[in-house]
Amino acid sequence: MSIFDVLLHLPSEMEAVRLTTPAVKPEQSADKRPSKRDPENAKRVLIRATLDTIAEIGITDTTVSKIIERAGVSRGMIHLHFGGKGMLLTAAAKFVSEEYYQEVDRRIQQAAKNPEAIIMAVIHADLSEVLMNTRSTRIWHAFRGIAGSNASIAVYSNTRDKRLRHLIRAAFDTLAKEYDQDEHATRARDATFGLLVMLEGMWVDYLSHPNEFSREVATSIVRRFMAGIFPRHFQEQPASE
Amino acid sequence: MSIFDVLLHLPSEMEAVRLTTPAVKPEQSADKRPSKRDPENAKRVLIRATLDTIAEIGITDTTVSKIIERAGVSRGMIHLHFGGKGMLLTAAAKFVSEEYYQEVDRRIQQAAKNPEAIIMAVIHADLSEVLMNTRSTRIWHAFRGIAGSNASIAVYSNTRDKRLRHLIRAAFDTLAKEYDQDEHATRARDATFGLLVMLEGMWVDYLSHPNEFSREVATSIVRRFMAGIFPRHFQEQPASE
DNA sequence: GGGATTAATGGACGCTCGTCCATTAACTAT
DNA sequence: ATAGTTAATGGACGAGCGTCCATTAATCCC
Repeated sequence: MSIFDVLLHLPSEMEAVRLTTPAVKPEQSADKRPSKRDPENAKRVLIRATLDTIAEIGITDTTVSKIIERAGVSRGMIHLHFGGKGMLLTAAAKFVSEEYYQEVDRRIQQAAKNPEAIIMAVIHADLSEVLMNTRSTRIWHAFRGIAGSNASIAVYSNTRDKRLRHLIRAAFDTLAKEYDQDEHATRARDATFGLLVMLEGMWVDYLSHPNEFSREVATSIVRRFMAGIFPRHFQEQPASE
Repeated sequence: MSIFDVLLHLPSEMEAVRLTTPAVKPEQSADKRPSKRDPENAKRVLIRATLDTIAEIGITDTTVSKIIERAGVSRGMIHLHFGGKGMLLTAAAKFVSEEYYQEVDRRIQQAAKNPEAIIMAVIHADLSEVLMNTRSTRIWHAFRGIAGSNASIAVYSNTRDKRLRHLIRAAFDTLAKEYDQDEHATRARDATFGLLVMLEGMWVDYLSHPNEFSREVATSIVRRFMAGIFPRHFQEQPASE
């Protein structure tokens, strides 16, 4: 990325591709534990190594050996702390699921109770670098893929969907009341389904072409879709930022 | 599915889940070959067995042993005809890619040259049972997943996207000329991106909840999105059908 | 400080992976 | 018929898989 790109404020999709996490220190914060034995930290390290490995080489090639090598722990740790590879994967799926709607919740709370602001908060969260990046799109894609033959992972992949759906639906329901009563239910339902599907599609698109993806364009298209259903809301932002 | 469902003509999303293909006879059609040695047929059988296995147990558990067992051929066949497991997977990815836009092309040709009809043909094709079903959504999802670390498979996953994009873009460009000239490019670009993303999202949604998915609702939402961008086209269909 | 408890190690285990090739079977051409 | 060619077989191979546990190390409690 040249200095010109910075000055011109280009789409700037040349974010460095991070597949690994920056390696946080043990930091047992509250109660001091500068110990060599720290089961909680060991679990975190293993989950992170698992996710990094999936993002980097794909779930098919993610083996116990690769995980422990990256985590820098011994072979027995997975069996000791999780009971086996399968349960480690499940724990990792749970982790990313919680991580996801933790960030969404955080953004929503800043949106007060205004339904339109809530919807936009969800969209901005979902399309943000924090949630939608090479690492996490690959991880989510992988987990969704094995969810079909792994019930315990399906739980976490579905939980995210369901929570998001209810959240959005509630906001659209409130909004729909300000419009034609006849179409009330249909309007809210269509908006919910359409928005969710669009966001899901955005993730797939990002996964396939991360360098060509523009968060600004994505946001404006989603907004345009919603403006079609709720003409008195979600109008295009002025050109500035 | 009860007799009432038939009579009432319900959404009928209770299609039997077919993960395997119905096993077509060798049928060397043109030139008679009722032979025990038939390399072309052997390849087809192996590709089909590969895809069926991926759809049924996931790509992670798709091994050479599982494939040859399903195909009913001997261990050496994969190496003999494809050179290895990796190249068999690539051939399978190519196969589904061609199968996809073969069906899309077929539908488009019935749409004459009317751009609106072309768009609707693509949508109907993409959302049809022929293309969007449990088997193929799982297969596409799997291939997209490994495309990140397998360049030769990425080719076929990207080819579909690119072809579809150009097809849709051309139709929308034509349509956009009938509207405000200033917004011409933006309108066509937004419609293209939005439609593609929606269709991709629909596949993910179908993959995750095949039994709750309604093709009718999906179609109407996509139409609604497009009507928002092209107000003089894509208006809601009358309630019939 | 010493015994009990719990975390962590790392190698051995049986098993399955994908590859490869000597062998056999089927078909073709002479 | 026979020799030559090509398709198909199936077992052997080494590598790598995930699991498990006897052993060692760290920490806690009295």
